Amino acid sequence: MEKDKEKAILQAAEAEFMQKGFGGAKTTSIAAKAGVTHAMLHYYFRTKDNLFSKVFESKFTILGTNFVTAFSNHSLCLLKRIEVGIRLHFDFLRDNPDLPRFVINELISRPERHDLMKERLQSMLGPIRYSVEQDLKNAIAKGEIYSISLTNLLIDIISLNAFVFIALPVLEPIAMQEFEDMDTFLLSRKEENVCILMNRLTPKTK
Amino acid sequence: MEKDKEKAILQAAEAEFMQKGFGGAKTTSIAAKAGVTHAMLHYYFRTKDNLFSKVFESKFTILGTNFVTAFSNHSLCLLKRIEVGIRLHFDFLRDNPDLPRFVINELISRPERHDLMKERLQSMLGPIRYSVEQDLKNAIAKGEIYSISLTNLLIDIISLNAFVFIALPVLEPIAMQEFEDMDTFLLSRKEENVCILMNRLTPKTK
DNA sequence: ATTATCTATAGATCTATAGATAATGC
DNA sequence: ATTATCTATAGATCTATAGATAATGC
Repeated sequence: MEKDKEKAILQAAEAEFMQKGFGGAKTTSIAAKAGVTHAMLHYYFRTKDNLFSKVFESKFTILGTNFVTAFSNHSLCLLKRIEVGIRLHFDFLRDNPDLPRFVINELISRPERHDLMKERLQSMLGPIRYSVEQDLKNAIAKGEIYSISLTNLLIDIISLNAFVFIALPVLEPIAMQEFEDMDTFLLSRKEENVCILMNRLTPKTK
Repeated sequence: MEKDKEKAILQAAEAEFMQKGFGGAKTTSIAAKAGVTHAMLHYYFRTKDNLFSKVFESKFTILGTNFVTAFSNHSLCLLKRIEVGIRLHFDFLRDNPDLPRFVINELISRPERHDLMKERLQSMLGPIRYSVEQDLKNAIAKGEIYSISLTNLLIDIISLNAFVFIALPVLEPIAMQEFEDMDTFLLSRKEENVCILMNRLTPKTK
């Protein structure tokens, strides 16, 4: 009758896998959370691994495509594009705070997926990589941007934006000594990340 | 006869827990890796949880104290102390690349430990926090350092230094498009982290 | 006497499937 | 006829302990 049991299972699986990872998640618990018999889960998805794959691929793609689109506002100059991109990316992570930890952890604990994800990543980053690389080189040549490699620029951004959310529970006691609540802390982090990168990229001899 | 079976178990547990986390690690597999009967593990440590605690507390302390000492070279001015600290901290993480991921993940997946770790963290950071905070305020007042809160400064450093190692397998395909091997890539990251923070802290109007 | 070690197994948990029954679409 | 759903259970795995035996320190 209800074809949306499949969807219920998938949503429950999403929550359970994101929270506990592949190993920590239990199909029994997912079924219970979805309000269906345990056997139903296997009827629709055959194996735990299969169900996990569905969830993981989806999350991986969401994370990747959001990153690419955040920095794809081509009406702006590179520096401004980076500034806007950092803010968009940060806001996205604020709304999906355990996405990066989930993707990184599961990718690491399941090396058999490495090659597949490497391909996916290439096909997401590849198309924009060349054009951004050109823009970056031009801006550096013109003296608008201080010398930096594209790889290091990307990792600077991802490190600063993602780490806060990966380690949020650990950082909380440190942050709460200085900030009133999480919201103001995160707002401050966003501005800090913009600030630190703009200072990195804007040459002092200006 | 051999009292060092206890040590063998602990070392095997360390490797297994670091690699797979609490849930993924199996006491049977730890015992096998240590070359002892499975029953021996319980004889010495009673429970898996107990064994895990020993490993975790040790790792958490190592990570924390190294961070504090890296930035405690009091013969230097604050700016130079930060520069040296970033390098020391980065090198330490290079030698212990899965320490931060382990600590963060296990801390998050075991909330019952939160309060205890919060205390530990306070007692490690507490003593130096006040004096650094004063140094920072003074340097800012003198115009030697551009305005920044201590919390944001700490998180900038930790984000940039730790994230690379947390996500190393994921970053590899991105990095290898531009760098010859991991060693040169990591060397470049260390310099980038020093560079980006020095630029953040050194005012332009100088 | 106490401490260390081994074998064997209880008890819990979890994935997956078999096999029966109910619902649905032609 | 095919698809969806349920109950029951097989089979694998894992933690923990019981109980017997060997080694060690007085």
